[in-house]
Amino acid sequence: MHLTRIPSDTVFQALADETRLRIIHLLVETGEESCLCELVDSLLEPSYKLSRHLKILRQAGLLTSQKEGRWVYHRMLEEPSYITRLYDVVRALPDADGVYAADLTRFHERLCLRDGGRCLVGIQREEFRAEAVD
Amino acid sequence: MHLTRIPSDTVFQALADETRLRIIHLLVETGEESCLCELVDSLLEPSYKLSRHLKILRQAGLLTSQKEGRWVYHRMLEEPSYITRLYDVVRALPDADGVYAADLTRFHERLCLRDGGRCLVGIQREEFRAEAVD
DNA sequence: TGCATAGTTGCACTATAGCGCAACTATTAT
DNA sequence: ATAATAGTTGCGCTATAGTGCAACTATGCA
Repeated sequence: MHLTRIPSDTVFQALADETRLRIIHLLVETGEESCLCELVDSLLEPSYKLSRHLKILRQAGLLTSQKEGRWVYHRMLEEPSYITRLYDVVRALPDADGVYAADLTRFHERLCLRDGGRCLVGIQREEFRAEAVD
Repeated sequence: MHLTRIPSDTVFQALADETRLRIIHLLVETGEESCLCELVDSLLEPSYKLSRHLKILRQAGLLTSQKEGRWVYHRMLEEPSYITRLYDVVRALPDADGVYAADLTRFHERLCLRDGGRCLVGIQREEFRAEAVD
């Protein structure tokens, strides 16, 4: 699948960030794929930030991204086997602050806006919308 | 056991380094405990470097260290459950360069020098011994 | 054709991680 | 006591990671 060999510590490096863990937790827990704007509305983080974190996850061989018109859908990969074991760890993580739970709640709400399983709207949260030029 | 709450990303941060992965791989694969000098002779890395990495693993809640005379024995912890799942990942990691295998070979050789299951000698490799002051 | 918008990325800044050196503590043996 | 040695750590250095801002590309719609 990927031609470049990925060092083992790179994989863990990819998980060694709270925002990336939130992304992974969300996608692993739901088994869903998600476009960037849905993630923005779920994690309440700006798109440029999430976009960069998604790139890191992709380069670490954890995530695949597919463009579909204006939207890009991201989903976790299921191979090789140490990756799926990694997801077992992620699912077993404590959620002391309830951050993961809150992300999930917002994500599920956001999924209701889909039409035919596809995201047809952009970022809903005002504070993360690109402000129109007057 | 540990009173301080450890953030999830700290745990992965602890694995996000090649040297620390080598330490963990060695201890997880063998189920052994090891003192610093044995690790130096197995990983061929200077003691100050390994000592610092061991501290990071300890602070991440992955490792426990017990002093016994002049020696300090380190072993991986088995709780909480996401930790043991993490070890499943470590065991499933590819060893493309054979680094883990080479570490294991040297470790097993080094274990032969133990007496009554305890390490009674210091660093064997010349290049990592503290040079005597003439 | 032109505008709105989903998403990406260059840049500058700051914070932190890992390193080697050398000095340090603690324990044992002579 | 004193020397040797197992192990730890402060310091200074360098490299890199994460961030916000703003500019950028690309796609679809009026």
